[in-house]
Amino acid sequence: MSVRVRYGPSPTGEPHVGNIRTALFDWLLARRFGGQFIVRIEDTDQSRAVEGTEQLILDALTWLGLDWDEGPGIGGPYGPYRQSERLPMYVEAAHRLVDEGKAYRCNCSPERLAALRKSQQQAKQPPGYDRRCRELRLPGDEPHVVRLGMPLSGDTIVNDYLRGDVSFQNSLLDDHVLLKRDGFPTYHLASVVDDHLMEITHVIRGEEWLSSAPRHVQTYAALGWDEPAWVHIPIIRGPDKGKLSKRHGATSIRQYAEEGFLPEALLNFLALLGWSKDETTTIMSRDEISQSFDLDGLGLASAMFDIERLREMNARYIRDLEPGDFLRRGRPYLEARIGRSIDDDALDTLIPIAPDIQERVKLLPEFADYTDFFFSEGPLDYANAELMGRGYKNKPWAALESVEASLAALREIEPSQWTTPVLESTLRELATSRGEKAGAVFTPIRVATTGKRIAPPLFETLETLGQELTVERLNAAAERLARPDD
RNA sequence: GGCCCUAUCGUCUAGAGGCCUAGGACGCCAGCCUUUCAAGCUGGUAGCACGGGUUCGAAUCCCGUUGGGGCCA
Repeated sequence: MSVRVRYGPSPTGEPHVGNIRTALFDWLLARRFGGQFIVRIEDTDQSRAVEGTEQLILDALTWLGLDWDEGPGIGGPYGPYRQSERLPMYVEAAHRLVDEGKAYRCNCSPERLAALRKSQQQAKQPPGYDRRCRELRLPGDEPHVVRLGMPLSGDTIVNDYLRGDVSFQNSLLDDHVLLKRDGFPTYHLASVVDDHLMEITHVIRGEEWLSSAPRHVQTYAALGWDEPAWVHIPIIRGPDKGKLSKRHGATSIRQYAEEGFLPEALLNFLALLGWSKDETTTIMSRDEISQSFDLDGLGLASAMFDIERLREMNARYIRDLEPGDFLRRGRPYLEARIGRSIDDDALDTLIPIAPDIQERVKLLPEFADYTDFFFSEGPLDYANAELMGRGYKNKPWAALESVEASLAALREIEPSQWTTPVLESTLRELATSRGEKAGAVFTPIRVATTGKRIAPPLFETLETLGQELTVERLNAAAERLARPDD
């Protein structure tokens, strides 16, 4: 039997990392065993639906490279893939159960239910519907909900793929609603009907569903259908150990994209939250993961979302990028910084220095910090104190002398010799002959040419910048140092 | 509160009775390298929650306790 797994997001908000990690495991299982990954939009709760979020969810999947075989946009043989378009199937299932006496109509008012709950609370009784309508056989012409008639005694066994048999006492489970007053199904009914009709083989979902799993098992039994394999994966926790949620800050996939995380890094990180390949491997491409993924490698304890680890992994992925690829991913941030667009040719002048920048960038937006000075026009913005650095601290005259000496030496370099090795030997010899530390001489040059103390390696930077701009900026720096009032 | 799940370094984890004096990664600390910042290299820090069993032998199996989490309100 081939594997068929589904991801069933509700379009009620931004796609959440915990949620998308479930989608990832679905996708991985499907890819590993040559099965199908299905996306099914679970939009039966009209009141919670948020316009446009379905697209955000699909965008998040696409961004991470999780392609689906059946679902929105592409259809498939088991459609439709939006629950709001499958209403008749749920109604039919519910009616069949009513006809067979396995479910019943209930017209208890919300007020009565609320009062019931209150009295149960006061009496310290377990809350739940008291089955008042169970034997009433109410006709279908009055407003009503449909409830499943759960067994009154015994246990329901949920055979969880990871945990084995988990048993629940039936006496503690009430008759849950299958079909709501408005004719829409609850999650309990819709997911069961759809999973059956779509021939889903493995239901992978968060552990928070484990406690309602016996209801689903009973619903399958009532309908006379075979159960899928239940795979309840541990939830992801936030820094305070609780279930990861919005209040922990960034949980939306889109937010991570905007902050400059690479999709391949986030995917790698997420896969390792609850799963591991072996004793030592931590960096794996999407293909490597999908080729070795296995449900048996899943852990049972919930994992904390450690943003520091993600950052580190992101930095690692950035370093390993092809230079041209790196530049293109960083380009939007640079363009935003300098306020104009940069074409491919201009961008590619940075290819030689790109690896030096990759080593320093942890998050894509930082790309702008290491490159803006290559493209900025007009004077750079820095203080004279920075120009002097530690070597010439409070000694503008000494800094000026040094800059002028550097300027003279750099001017003499033949344009064809304007290369990193020549620049390095020239400036090092200059420092030696002046009897100064290399760092003292280099700092003013760095600040003068880049406008900052923290920049890519100096000689590579100068080579990329070119002789003309370098000389121009050093001249500007010399002028500033000569001004006594600053 | 009831039910359910779970428990190895601060974090993510390897470990399916002897290979464990518990391995890796991130973090942290120290050193090296060094033109800033990084990266890199070397070394170090730190853990089987506790108590009972089972067994010749337990991180690994069983029971309990405690801790953490989820669900229902």
